Amino acid sequence: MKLATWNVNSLNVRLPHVLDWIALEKPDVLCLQETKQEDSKFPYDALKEAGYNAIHSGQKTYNGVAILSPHLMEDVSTGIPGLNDEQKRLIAATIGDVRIVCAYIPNGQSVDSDKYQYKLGWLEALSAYLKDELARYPKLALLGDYNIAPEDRDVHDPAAWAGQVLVSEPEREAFRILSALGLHDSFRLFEQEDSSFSWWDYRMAAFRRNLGLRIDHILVSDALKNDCLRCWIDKSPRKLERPSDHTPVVLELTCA
DNA sequence: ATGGCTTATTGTATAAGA
Repeated sequence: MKLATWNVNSLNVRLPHVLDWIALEKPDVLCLQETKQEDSKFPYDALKEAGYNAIHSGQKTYNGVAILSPHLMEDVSTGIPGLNDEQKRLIAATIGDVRIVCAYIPNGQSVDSDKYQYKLGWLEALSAYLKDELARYPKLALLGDYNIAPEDRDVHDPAAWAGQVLVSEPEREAFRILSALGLHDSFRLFEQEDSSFSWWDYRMAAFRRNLGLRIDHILVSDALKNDCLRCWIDKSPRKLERPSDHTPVVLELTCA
């Protein structure tokens, strides 16, 4: 089983990249973030022609999450139960016996912003929700754009980023609380190259200079941990014309 | 040198991303 996550920064713009990528990689599950379109504009037909079913929770201009799979998706839910949130940031479905949760965690803008408080509250609600989900679905994967670089090795210049949004201690603590639920950062289950990142700023020739952050993650529950075979960041879509600023993270598992 | 780019919007500048 191959799972992937990709913040596409507008599916309207990036649909050709997504279609090419699924044709090449044939993932069993692809979670998308920042589709930035209403459900009525979502390209269900083009994906169906490519052999993929899709579920989407979107809105105009901002946010929007989707799960693509050639397999049957059951028990679809959107949003975090009990969290009053206008923003379309979470969608979940069961594929086989695996619960797939696709999340676009808020960016937070800056640590002195109201959006930062919203981010921390959202992460708290996410943890509470996942604690319940894990009790119901032992095999669970949380894929998405976390907007958190968990450790200094996930940051190109830790000194320059120290204390800033995406790396601040309360955000990293929220990430550790997710880990404490028994959700493992699958990328770190394996040996990886130094300076492995999933996002690079559009400015400053950041991709060419590898000035990036690792903020897109695939966390897996205890019951899936031993099934993990390989996890990697696929930088190839970041090299295309008009790329997303994020690139896919991919996890291969033994389970069907 | 605190910007640089990209996206969407009833836009010709602004907001947001990270």
